[in-house]
Amino acid sequence: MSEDASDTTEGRLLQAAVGLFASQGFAATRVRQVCDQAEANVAAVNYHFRSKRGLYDAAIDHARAASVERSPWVALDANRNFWAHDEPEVRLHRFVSMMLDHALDEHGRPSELARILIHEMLDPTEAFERQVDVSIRRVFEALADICRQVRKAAAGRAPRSAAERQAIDAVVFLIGGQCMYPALVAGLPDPLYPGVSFDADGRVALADRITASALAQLQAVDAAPQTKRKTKPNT
Amino acid sequence: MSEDASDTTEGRLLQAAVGLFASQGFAATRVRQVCDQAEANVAAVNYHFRSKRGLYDAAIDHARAASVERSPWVALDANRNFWAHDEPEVRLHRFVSMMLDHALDEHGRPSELARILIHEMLDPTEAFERQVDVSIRRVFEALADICRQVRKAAAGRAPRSAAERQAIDAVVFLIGGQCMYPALVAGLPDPLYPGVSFDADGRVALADRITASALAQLQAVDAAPQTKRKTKPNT
DNA sequence: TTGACTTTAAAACGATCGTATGAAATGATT
DNA sequence: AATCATTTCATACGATCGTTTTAAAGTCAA
Repeated sequence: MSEDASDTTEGRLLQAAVGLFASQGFAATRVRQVCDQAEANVAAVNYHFRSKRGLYDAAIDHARAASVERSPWVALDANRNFWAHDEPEVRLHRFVSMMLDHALDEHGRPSELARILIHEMLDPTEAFERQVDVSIRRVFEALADICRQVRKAAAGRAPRSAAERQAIDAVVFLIGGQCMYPALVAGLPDPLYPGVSFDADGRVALADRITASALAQLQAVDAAPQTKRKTKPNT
Repeated sequence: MSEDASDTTEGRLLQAAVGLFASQGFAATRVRQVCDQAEANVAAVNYHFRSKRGLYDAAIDHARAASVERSPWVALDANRNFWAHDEPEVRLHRFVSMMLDHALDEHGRPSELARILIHEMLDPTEAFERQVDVSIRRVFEALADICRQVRKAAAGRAPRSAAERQAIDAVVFLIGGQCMYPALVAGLPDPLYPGVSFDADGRVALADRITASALAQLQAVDAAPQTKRKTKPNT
């Protein structure tokens, strides 16, 4: 029925573990619960993964591999020139679509990887520094890179002021929030935003809006140095 | 040292419970852990709050009361005409600031209420429908109301098309994501966005940007019915 | 000081936690 | 058929879970 080796005990354990860790986090998930859902014996976890923590690490790797398989990060590191022929705005739009693809699964519900990630952000375990933190930062550095390229293409020169860096960070924050937020609200029992859908079609419209907002904010950097109030007027 | 009745056992239990439930969620938090942190006996929880779940409910109420005390929701229901003299754009900006005040605490770190809320969204307990869900929806309905007022003031008439409702929902989603996202990333050990700060000053700049993006998106509804691609081109 | 009531303390309850053990079942290779 | 490594199973270990019990300590009016 599934894509993974779900006919083996190890595969079924991984599949059940990913789902349970995603909803409940590491500490609240019980080993026996995973084994019941995987129709495996209680000792199977320690046999195949050494310990509960070993299962957790394997589950994170499994979830990330599945996520990357669905939507490969073609823009990271080595193959950064993969789409170098496109203009920066198009690159940004594709990158936003990728982030949404990693935050949501194929049914428009929060992806298991994103939910594990949120649990780790709320209450970091040992897996945070080792597996989670670095992968997050690689994504956001690549995103900031694209934003800088948009800026460089829009303005004449590559700027280096502190205000410029802050502006880039603000746009990255805008995009990151808009792409991570669906991983929270798309799982609610009844939708919080009936007009916003997270399936394949709605995701395209969402990526359009996010990209448009980001581009507008990137262009507004030098257009109006301070929009309304820059900092507090007094003390 | 603190504001609450932290000299009583009940107050210290509540204070410790709010913090621990916020980081670890209900299931992963141990009663003995709360009692240790509150310097109370293990039986104190069941004496003062009947059970662990009773402590959880009381902790949610306590966190919400503290949050409302810091930043009252002057825009909900009854006193909706509290700031009716202001133009809708200003009302929107103030509401966004309020949402940020409830997502972050006075030190610019994720508020305990918001973190409990995120835990409930990832893995709802019995407290979700009873305490969490309704309060979320009241906030977002008030926000949608303000957005509709902005639309009505910008365009000539109050519109009722389905596309209009979707556009309002999209803006509410934009604002909600930008206001909730800080509750996730402001707690990271080292900042993900060095150029974005969540203290009192940075929060004003953040509210400015969020409001500006929302207003731009609200004005773009009738300006360009479809921006780039409305839905998928084929099949 | 007495007596009634509220709050804290120590200890232990059964249940469940993650993990370990050793034997049975399974499968591939002689 | 016999051997051996791999996998699954029932079972149980010590620790810890939420909760209860029972008694001691504190509080305050009469």
